[in-house]
Amino acid sequence: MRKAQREAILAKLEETYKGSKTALNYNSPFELLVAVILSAQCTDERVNVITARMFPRLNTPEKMGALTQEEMEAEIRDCGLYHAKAKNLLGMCHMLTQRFNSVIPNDIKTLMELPGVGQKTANVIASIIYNIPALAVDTHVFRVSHRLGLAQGKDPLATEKELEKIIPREKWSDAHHWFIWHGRKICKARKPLCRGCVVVEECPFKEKNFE
DNA sequence: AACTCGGGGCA
DNA sequence: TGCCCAGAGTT
Repeated sequence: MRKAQREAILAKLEETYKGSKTALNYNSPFELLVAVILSAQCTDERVNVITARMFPRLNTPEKMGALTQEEMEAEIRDCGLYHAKAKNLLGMCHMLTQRFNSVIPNDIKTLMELPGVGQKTANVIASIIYNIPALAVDTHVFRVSHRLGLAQGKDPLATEKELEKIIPREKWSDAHHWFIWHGRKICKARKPLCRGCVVVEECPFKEKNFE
């Protein structure tokens, strides 16, 4: 694929995302960390409902870490996977207070030592909070970038490296939002809405899905 | 590499 | 109703 065509696709995805309002709500690094963990297998709208109810009371590792497992589960019950998420959140709060003086670690390797924080979450946190260049490749980023012919790598890590070559470094932390938004709303796994897609002209995948 | 967790969203 | 999902931990 030619460079000009790649840039055209990326510019359109960026422009489209800027018009949307689907980001997680948070007021601190800790709140973002909690919100991203809750967002696994759950919509951002649902996470925002939970956090809006919870953060006014529980916005620090100390306060949240004082909850029992049962209380923590009650707070987040309607986001799915709540048993494991509650356990991980409490473990994370305890580790933050005991080992990190309640400061969110500022490198990816250390972030991943926190319970419930894997590669994707660590990349998101590091890039948003600390502006550390990292492009989190989740299922949406992977699917969309491959369909558009922007990447061919077999696994998320290979795809991350490919995308980092064709996207300006200062945009890495934003770029995963472009793909995620596009992947959720338009380029869906099952039935992509090619009719409403801004890059359908450039797309090699392009399904006949025009109603 | 495959399996599991789990309520919500959507057809 | 049934199928899938902004993932991580375990085996």
